[in-house]
Amino acid sequence: MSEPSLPEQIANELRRDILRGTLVPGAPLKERDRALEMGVSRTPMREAIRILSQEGLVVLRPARSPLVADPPLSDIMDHVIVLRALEELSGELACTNATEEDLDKLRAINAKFESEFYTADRLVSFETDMSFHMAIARASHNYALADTHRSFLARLWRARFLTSTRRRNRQTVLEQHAALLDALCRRDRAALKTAFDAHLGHLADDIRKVFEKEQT
Amino acid sequence: MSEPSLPEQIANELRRDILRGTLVPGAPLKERDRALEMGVSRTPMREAIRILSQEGLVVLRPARSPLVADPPLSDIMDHVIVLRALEELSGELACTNATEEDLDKLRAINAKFESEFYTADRLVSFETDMSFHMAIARASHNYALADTHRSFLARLWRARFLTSTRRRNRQTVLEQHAALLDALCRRDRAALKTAFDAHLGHLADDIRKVFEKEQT
DNA sequence: CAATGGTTTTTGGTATACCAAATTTCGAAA
DNA sequence: TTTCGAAATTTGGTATACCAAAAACCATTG
Repeated sequence: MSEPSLPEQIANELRRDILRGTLVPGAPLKERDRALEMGVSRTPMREAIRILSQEGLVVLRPARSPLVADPPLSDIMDHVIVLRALEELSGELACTNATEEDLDKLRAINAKFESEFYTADRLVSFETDMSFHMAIARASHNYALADTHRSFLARLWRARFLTSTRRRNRQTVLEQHAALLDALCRRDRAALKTAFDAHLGHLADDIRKVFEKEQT
Repeated sequence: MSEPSLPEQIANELRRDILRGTLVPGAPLKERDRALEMGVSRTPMREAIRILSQEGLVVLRPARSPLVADPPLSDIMDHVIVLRALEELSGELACTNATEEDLDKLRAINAKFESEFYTADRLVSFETDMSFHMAIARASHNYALADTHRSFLARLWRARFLTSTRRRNRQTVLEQHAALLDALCRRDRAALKTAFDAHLGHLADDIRKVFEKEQT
């Protein structure tokens, strides 16, 4: 098992801070201060910031401090649209390419998700949610697709995290995951597409609601 | 007009060398030597290499020299599959979102492509080809989509470049571009999807042929 | 008091120095 | 002659030093 590199570790830490809200959207990320604060030099800190920029969590400005990203609703919706296309393609390919091991893995993740539902804190449950979707993408056996899909999930991380506040949403997600898993096991392309549409339509609605509520 | 940053300039230069074949696939990119050679320090050279790795033109190995990428045929085909999905989505969105200016721009690029057809060298004609596809993606008015699309075009750059050798292919491309433009101007989703399928199916066939021929 | 211009400070970009891991080289032993 | 291992070298990773551009501050002036 290879340890993550120093820049990746730093990126992970910053990412958690951003998702948890310790670093608020719009705040500048002064690389010197952050580096000192975390006991590393500017070089790996710079690389970490590039990683997060690639994930859309921070925005770079030439010759200025990078900012914690604060994308407008329209941007997020654009991402959801692309994510839907990517997930539908994943599903289609997975219906023909998924092995039994792939399906077993999915079933295991889904079981974990269900068992965590009542106990785990949001971030943990949320990461299991993510890994479920990534496992479907990987079942397509198309690495380029899985990688791009992962990148879009990451970009929507914060928005999705915000929508996971309410228990009711998480209940719906539970049912939708079951529907996805069932359709894939039956290798039923049409049902899988329908399930993805429902899932992402629901996500889009939730995000819209959160944005409206935030408009205070 | 903002000048590209130093790392971007370096990345551009390296990219040309890779596409032109000056840097052959599989060759190591020693950052110290390259930096010295180009009269810059290692820091921006490192960043440039990260950019190219993000584009899939070089592969990073922990604690080892990065290599010029040499993807197997299956990898490239995976990329074509995703590119098709992205272009179809672009087309669909562009049919509703494209403005008249967008269409004018496309017409202009297409005219440029036609006029260059007999005169320009491969790389120039090729870049016009790329810009045509990127302009369609931008006409979707979905920035995330256009950006991802651009990234996939870049990853397929070398493979596409290799297929552009034969005049006959380029003739076909000319006709297919006309079909794409026509369908989009008529805002005919179905026709546009058909045209994209034909275009990318053709591309996949060509790449396969080039790989078979290279198998010497 | 507000506006302006110049000076100081802050901060990202680049170059360089240093370190540790990986590779290569080369000689000793079987 | 071949093989194995230790020393030397190469090379990516990290820390630091330096520079130029941007921002903040402040005094001067209308």
